[in-house]
Amino acid sequence: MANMSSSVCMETPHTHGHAHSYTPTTGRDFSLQMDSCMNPVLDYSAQMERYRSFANFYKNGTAPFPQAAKIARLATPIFPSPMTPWSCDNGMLWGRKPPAVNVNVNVNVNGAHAHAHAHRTAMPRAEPLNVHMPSKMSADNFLSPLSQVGGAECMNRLKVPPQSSGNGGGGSASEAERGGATFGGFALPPGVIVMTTLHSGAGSSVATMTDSAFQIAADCQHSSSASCSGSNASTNATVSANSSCSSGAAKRKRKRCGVCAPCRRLINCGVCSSCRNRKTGHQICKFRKCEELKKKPGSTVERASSVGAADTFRWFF
DNA sequence: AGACACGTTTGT
DNA sequence: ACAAACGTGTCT
Repeated sequence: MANMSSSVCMETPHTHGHAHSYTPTTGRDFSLQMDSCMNPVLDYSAQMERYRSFANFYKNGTAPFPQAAKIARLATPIFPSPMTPWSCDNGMLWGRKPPAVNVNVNVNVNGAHAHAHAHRTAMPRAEPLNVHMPSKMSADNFLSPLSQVGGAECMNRLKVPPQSSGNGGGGSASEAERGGATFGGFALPPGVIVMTTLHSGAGSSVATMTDSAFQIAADCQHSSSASCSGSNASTNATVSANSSCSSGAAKRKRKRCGVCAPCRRLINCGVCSSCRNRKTGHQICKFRKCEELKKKPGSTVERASSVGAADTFRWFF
């Protein structure tokens, strides 16, 4: 798989006359990825400054990472897998580089290399960028439309209504431009791997982690935004207006979380029992069944005790 | 426990 | 009105 990834983008000698020696080590090779694949994203260095402070803040925290168990639990493949791996273009990063590498970025963006990728400078900040992960994270999924829409869609879905975001009312104007997508009042820092690999197979915990990350982010939003005041919880179907608000409307239908891997699938498999019995079964495709809805309505403990924003970010650094 | 069928809710 | 899909009861 690593070969696959790199062949597409990473190791391909640049048309402008040099070849990067790519070594498949996450983080270290990031500058190369950035340089070769996604070069300038809007005023990258400025963004990096902003997010580096984020990173430092959370990196210096001492609390243990709270979601490791959840990651492990969720890291099970949906498709057992005679699926052929997708090319790596279903991985998206909002790229964050290690500090040492940022220098390179700046040089590349502003310096000699800038011209080579000038056509990409207008890329929207939140646009999915095809950065090829050295690890095995290809999706063993047979659907890929999300490689185009998934990330953005998830981001949009997770946006908090203007009035409830911490930005001060109406501040939703151009969050993407200012620093990428937002997760309920806090900006999504670069370095967050927003994969739309619908689902990756065993060993690609990154994808699963992302799912959880989204979930956690949603949790954070949920807990930070007006608690179940009604409008917030219901306007956007994403953060399921369930459980925590369920005191009164316990019988209400729950909604798909919209961020788990099954939810991010767009197409029915057509072969599962639910698909085959659609007429009588009235059930969503098994591979699209929301992970949250699979649980018993009252069993979402981790939801109730949502982690704080700080811990959430600790995921990503 | 999973598959299935059906009633019901929800969104368009 | 209609389609999608959640909730639940029943069956295996």
